[in-house]
Amino acid sequence: MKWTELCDETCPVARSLSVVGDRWTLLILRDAFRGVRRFEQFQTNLGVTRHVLVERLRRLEAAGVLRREVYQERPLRHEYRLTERGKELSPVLVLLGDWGGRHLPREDGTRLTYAFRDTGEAIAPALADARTGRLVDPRNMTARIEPPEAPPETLAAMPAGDAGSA
Amino acid sequence: MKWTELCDETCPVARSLSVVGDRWTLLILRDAFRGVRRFEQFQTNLGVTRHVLVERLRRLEAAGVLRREVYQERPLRHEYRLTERGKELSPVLVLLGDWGGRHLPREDGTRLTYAFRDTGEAIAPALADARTGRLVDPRNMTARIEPPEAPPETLAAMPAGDAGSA
DNA sequence: AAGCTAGGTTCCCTTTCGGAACGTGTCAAG
DNA sequence: CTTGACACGTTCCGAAAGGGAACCTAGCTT
Repeated sequence: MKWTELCDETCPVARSLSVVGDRWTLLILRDAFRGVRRFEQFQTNLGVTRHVLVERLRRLEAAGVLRREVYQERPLRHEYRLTERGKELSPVLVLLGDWGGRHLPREDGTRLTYAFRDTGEAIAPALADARTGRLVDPRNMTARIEPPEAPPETLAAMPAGDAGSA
Repeated sequence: MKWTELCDETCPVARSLSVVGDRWTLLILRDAFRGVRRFEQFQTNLGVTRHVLVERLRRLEAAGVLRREVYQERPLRHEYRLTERGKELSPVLVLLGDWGGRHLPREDGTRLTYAFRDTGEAIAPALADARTGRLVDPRNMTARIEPPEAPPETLAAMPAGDAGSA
């Protein structure tokens, strides 16, 4: 299987990985969430080679995850900003970081913690259902493939909630 | 920066990616969550080449994400099972799949949905705090690097560590 | 002019990957 | 007793991707 064929896969995980599933892309996004926007800064922070960085930024732009925006006219310069679609990847990075923090500790013991900005309360990241707020135990979860936007009576009794518009 | 140096990074996202941050590893884990355990089945499902698959399985085993277990003695055979540590990656894959499902739809319109096993209620995956169950809006979240978790006495007795600057 | 900055390009060489064949230990069939 | 099948690798080769470093472009500064 060629890597580029993943975008046609039935599994949405595979399709996601066709965009973010390489060595550098998620690190680029991590930096983007930290506020990095400029080419040079990505390059310096990550230590990725320049042509790889160009290629990844182009791919993320093509996927609608980043947007290229002019920030200076006279020598024409662009910066890369997260789109809404890109920002929605934030929870993935948070959970990934949390996992790494718990299972791959640093030698020196420093660790990254998350907290609510408003209350300062520490966050223990977990998966939940957006509508009910109920926490999701993976063992109590099923996944299944559904046909195109058919109104399946099995689940259609739900109120039309805003599914993840952020 | 060499890829293998990532495991020393301050950022736990980078450390996680030193384990799962390549093209095939997350797909292997996705299959593992679906119940795949045998080499041949991973290989057939994914279409990954055999030596790459061997290398990834070894890495995941070394990282404590998969465990190699004998399932047959006479021609000695092993299978690969998720450890607890591995199972804790499940939320990452769920969120990643959800993102892909929402933003990278298939041509034919089929989509993957999640539901609670007990109630059958659909799940809209989101990030929440495990302790309070409160949903986390990424904009209302801060991250910061903390010194080693240590009893206050020990902490006071130690020379002030630096909080790595990335 | 020379140098600086920011964002790429180009070149070369090494590593990794994809594809396919081969190896190993055991059983079952012919 | 040979052949084939099965499951899990291993080996080999050519192609692709990646790392490292120099170079290019456009405008501004000294």
